[in-house]
This record gives sequence, structure tokens and C-alpha cells, in this order.
Amino acid sequence: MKLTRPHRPRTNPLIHSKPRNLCASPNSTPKDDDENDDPHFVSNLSDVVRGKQSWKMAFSDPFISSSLKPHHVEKVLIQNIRNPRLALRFFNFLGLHKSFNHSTTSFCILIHALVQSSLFWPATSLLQTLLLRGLSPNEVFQSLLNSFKKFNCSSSLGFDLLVQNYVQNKRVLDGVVVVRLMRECKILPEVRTLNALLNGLVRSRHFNMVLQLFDELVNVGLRPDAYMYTAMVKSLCELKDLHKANEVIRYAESNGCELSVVTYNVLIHGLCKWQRVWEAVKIKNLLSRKGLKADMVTYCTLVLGLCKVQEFEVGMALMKEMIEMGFVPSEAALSGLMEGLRRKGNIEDAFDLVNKMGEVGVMPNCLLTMR
DNA sequence: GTAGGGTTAG
Repeated sequence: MKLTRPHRPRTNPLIHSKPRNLCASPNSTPKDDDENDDPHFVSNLSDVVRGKQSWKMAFSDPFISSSLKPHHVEKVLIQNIRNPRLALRFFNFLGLHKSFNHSTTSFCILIHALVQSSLFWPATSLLQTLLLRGLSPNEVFQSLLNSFKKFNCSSSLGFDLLVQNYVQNKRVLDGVVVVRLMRECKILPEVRTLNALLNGLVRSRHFNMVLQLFDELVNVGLRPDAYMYTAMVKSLCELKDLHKANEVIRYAESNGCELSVVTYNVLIHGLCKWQRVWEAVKIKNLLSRKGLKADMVTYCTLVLGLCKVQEFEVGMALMKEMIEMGFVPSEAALSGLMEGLRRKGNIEDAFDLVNKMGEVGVMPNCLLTMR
């Protein structure tokens, strides 16, 4: 239902302060308009936004609605930047109820303002809407940067949100573009943001990109954490640069970074993948010296790695060790080993394993193949 | 938020 026109329309403060350049050609850029604008119009807009009266009422005059331009809104947002919730409500009011076509600048001002107040969810949501406009990562970054500089923002998390958004939408390479632009402007992403990006790159098998990005950021002072080192080790392993993978771990250790068993498991898996199982076993044996313990993944990875090079007896020994330590082997490791033992005709060990498993209540599916 | 098990995007 449409609200009726106010009884005293002349009290609408906006009506008295319409911008002078109503007849400006539609092609004139907002920048040209800026200088000529009646400043009262914008400040009255701000008053209305902050005031108690109904926005619907104040903006019901079609003349006002039609003379309101994105650069006016930008100014109102800036004047209310300390109150991002209010600014957002106004922004949404215009967008939802007036179908107002906001400028990219308005989006960026609000995104930064919301982030400064830790209002990340609405900031992300705004960013998503902005990205629907199909801007290039370069364009979005430049717009964010302009407002970032203009308002002397204390937090650069708006840029992080952009990178995170690209990662979530599987646009990892666009995320890389943004991180590189950030670096050029001496803005460092959060370690968590970067880790999300690096893991996205690993998932999409852009391993060389992981190495490059890591170097670029460490060179400008970023301090990697265990997660970041793990992504590096994984990438190096996939690229078969096992020596460098080892070096990265040594480097992390010498820098006092507390690695978990996961990083070592990644290296162990890499070594197994390239048939360097004995080195992998060595890594596992050195874990206790670092205050770490081999876990299920360590053992299963090694057992499968040993099967790959037909070392079923050693695989069997490790399997026993892991069962003794109370781990229940994965179906994959179990089946791999059983199948190998069976093929080699080592039925004895195979049945030994079946009995051991019976004791802990696990029966491998592959028993069906052992008839 | 990082790891293993045949598994990979665009």
C-alpha cells in the first residue's frame, strides 16, 4: 500500500534544498556535478537520514527521488561513516524501496565502514552484491583502494574479504590478482586469508603459483604460520621437489614455527608418492624427537606407500605397530596390504592380519576376494 | 582453516 503524501509537504527539508543542477545533462560525470552542488541538499539528506521522520515520507516526492544522484548518496554515507548500521539501512532503503542504482564507490565506502566496526557479515553480503555487477578484480580493487585512502581506514580487512570471496567462488586466480595489487600498495593480507587462497590454489593444482605467492609475500615481511608452510610442502611434493619440501620444513623449524604432525604427513605422503618410502619411514621415526607422534594418517600413508613398492612385509610390521598403538587402520590401507600379501602368496601373514583385525572388531571388505 | 585412501581443473 502506498503511503499518502505528507499533509505538510513544504516541511520536507529536502524540497527546499534540491540540487541546482537538476537540468544537468545526464551524460555529465558525477565529478563535474560535485562542485556545483548545493551543499545544503546533502546536509539536509543527512539530517533526514539521522532524524526521526519517515524516510518513505521524505523521499516520497518524485522530484526528490529523481534528483537524487549516486554522488549525493556517497556524501551522505561519508557523513555517517561513524554509524555504519545507519548508513547501511539508508543504502538498502534506497536500493530496495527506490530501486536506486548505487555507485561502486558507495558500495566500497560502506564495505570499509562496516569492516571497521567488525560488521563482517553485512560487509561480505554487500561485496557479493557488488561482484554480481561483473567488475574485474582490478576494478573492484581500485574502487576499494580509492575509498580506503580517502577515509584513512584503520583496517584493511575489506580487501581480505574480497580475496576470501574470490576463493569461496572458486576464482582463485582473481584472488591472486588482488593479493598482488595489495602488495603493490603495501597492504598485507591476513595470514588466514592468504592460507585460504593458497589452499584454493593447491586444490586447483596451481602449485607453482603457491610457491611464487609465498615468496612474494615473505619478501615483504609476511610471517608464515604452520598452515602456510603445509601448503608449501604440499605444492613442492606435488612438483616432485622433495628436497625443497624438506628445506621448507627445516626453515620453519629453525624459525621457531610449531609444526603439527600434519605437515610431516604431507611430506611423508609426497615421499611415498614418488617411491621414496624409506625416507618417509625415517621422517616418521624422527617425529618423537620433535615432540610429535605418528598418527593414523602417518601409518596409513606409509602402509600404502610400502605396498606401492611391493614392501608388504614392512607394511605388515607397520600395520601391527599401529594396531598395537590402538589405531584402527583405514579400509584402504587394510585392503591394499591384504591384496598385496595375497598376490605374493603370503597367505599366512594375510590371515594373521585378519585375526588381528578380528580382535579389534574390523573386517576388511577385501576378504571377499580371498576365497 | 592444513594431511592419507587411484580422484583433476575448466
